[in-house]
Amino acid sequence: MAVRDRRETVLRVIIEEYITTAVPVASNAIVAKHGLRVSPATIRNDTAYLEQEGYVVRPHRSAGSVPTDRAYRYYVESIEGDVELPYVEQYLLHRMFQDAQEELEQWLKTVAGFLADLVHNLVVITSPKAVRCRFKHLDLVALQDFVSLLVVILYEAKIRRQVLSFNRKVSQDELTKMANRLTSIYEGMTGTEILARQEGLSSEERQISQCLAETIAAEDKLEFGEPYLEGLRLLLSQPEFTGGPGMLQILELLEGEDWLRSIFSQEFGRGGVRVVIGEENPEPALQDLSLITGRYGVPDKASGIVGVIGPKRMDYVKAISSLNCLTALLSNSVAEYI
Amino acid sequence: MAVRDRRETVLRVIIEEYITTAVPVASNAIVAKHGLRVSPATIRNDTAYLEQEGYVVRPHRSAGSVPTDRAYRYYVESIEGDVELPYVEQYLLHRMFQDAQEELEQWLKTVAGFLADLVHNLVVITSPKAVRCRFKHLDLVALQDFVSLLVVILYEAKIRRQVLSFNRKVSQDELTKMANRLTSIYEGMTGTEILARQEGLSSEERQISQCLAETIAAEDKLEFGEPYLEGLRLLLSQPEFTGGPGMLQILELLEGEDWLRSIFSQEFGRGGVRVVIGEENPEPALQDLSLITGRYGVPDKASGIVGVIGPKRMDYVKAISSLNCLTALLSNSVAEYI
DNA sequence: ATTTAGCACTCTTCCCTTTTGACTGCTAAT
DNA sequence: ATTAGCAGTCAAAAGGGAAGAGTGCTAAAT
Repeated sequence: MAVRDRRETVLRVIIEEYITTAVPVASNAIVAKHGLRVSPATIRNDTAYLEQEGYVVRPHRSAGSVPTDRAYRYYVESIEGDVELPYVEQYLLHRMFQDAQEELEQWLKTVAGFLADLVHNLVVITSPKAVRCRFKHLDLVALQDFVSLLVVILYEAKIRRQVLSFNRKVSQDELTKMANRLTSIYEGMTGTEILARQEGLSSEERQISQCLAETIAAEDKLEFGEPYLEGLRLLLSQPEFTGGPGMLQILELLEGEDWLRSIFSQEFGRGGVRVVIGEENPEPALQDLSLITGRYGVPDKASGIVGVIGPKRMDYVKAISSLNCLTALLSNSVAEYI
Repeated sequence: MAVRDRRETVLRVIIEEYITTAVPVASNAIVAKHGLRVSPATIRNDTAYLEQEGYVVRPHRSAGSVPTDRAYRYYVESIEGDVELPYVEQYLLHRMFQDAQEELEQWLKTVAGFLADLVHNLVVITSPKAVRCRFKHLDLVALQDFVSLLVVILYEAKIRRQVLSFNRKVSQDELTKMANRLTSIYEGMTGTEILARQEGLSSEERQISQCLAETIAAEDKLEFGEPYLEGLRLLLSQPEFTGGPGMLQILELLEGEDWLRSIFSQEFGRGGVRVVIGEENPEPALQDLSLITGRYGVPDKASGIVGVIGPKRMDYVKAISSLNCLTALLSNSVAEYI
């Protein structure tokens, strides 16, 4: 075997071994593990080279090798493309999609929990969000004399509600009439289209359509759908978190204002899965972690995000392959819905 | 001062000192802190007595005192009744309630976060839930030829949605008519009342009202509203959690199936605030913690729960007084809404 | 009957040293 | 290019005071 090849093998073994054990990998462990027909001394020469090239570091002068960000990056690039989820797990995921999808929220939570157990890490899924919301239906319900509830139904069965105060007492009858009228006028329109189509409306109707447009605009402005988070316990029970301050950093991030943005700040590539390793991430609290994100949905229509958050030492193969499989399945579901 | 009185004072000082420092309390610290005109030796006699009575334990033979569950229980009983939140904080809370309450969910989250920061612990608030939901309004929106979305609006502006499949193609016009008809028939009714009032309905209408009743029944069956959880980072950054397995226990509990029930399993007393200390709690994962819960709302109408979860060593005075204040304010809000 | 001073005793914590075992780095031979 | 062998390095574990904090007990004082 050529030296170059063996060195790559050694690096791969180091990475995979470290991923499963979380312990610096010794040269004889490498020989024992992969059954290479060379002596540990040879491996040591190789790891020395790998260290020089920045693929591994060691905690101290006489310790085994631990992979650097660069090594993980190399590893991820090398596996990308030819990763497939084991059949059993593919099957389970498919099964999951055949089962009732009654309540989207509950369903996404379940999926997130399942994935979290699969990859043994924290999983975030955001509900699908339309790029440009279109109005489908509205409804007005009298709450008190001057106050009523505006219920807006958007395509994809998304519901928003808003309380409206009128200047005069408006009966439920009147409200129903206005709701029907406005629904028939605006059905299928976007927020801006609604604003552009105001002629011939009564003062109250104008107020309603104003509020409607605002609601839709607010919805459009959101970058993400509702996030569902599962598997925090799995992430935080990883050995790298016991004792250190890293855990609190994560908790603080997760309870912070818009953590979704700081996590998913990176642009997405093609349709595929993105991997952000350690310090590649601009967010300091995440620089000891890796992030694997995929987008599902129909491009330029509606989409959501699925992300796995784990230590840099994570099972990239499993995470990437599950995400590939899951985003495909979710995309199908969304496509059907639209 | 009588001996009995002094011993109570000593116990109180031990508890309060331990609450703030999390360190076993030494006899001379007690003298220094409270300025009692006796020597440490006297205090030692007192703590020996308290230990015998089961109010304090010590980590080892020559360590200071730490309060037992029993001590905390005594302490809580002794303060109950005459705790008032400092004016500044009362003011802040009141302010919070004057500010816009646009979106209930967002609002409760904010309140929970505020309270969490106040008591430096984990806070759970559940949204108010009616004991017996009453129907207010429904709406039907065509999704596909045979499929439509049933939107149910309950009193308290609560919205539920459900997908319905008919046996034939139903137009939006028809749907609207049915929605109006059913709304006018059922407005104000409970689930069982709706089921009892089926005569004169078309087959589709019966199907809808069936589904409506189920939705309401499902809502009635829920024990709690939607939970909002804030301050996990505050709880887990308490010194008792660094390193130990306690943290993971909590995370597991919180990600478990129906943790709300296991937390709030205890019956509530009068309208007041309940305190469950350590092993008083049947749930093993919570036996190192204390739980302070209050119910807000209008009895037999609609109510929700506010809970503070912290180490046994927590600021009971602040927690109880904030909860008293908060539940009163929330109850007012709910009363207005009904 | 309480309270107190004094002192011996206990136990943790901190720091230092030693030992052990796991690995590597290097060198010289293959 | 590879390997055996061995010296060197380092972390983690184990041991051993020494210091410090704090109590328990006893005998005397109030």
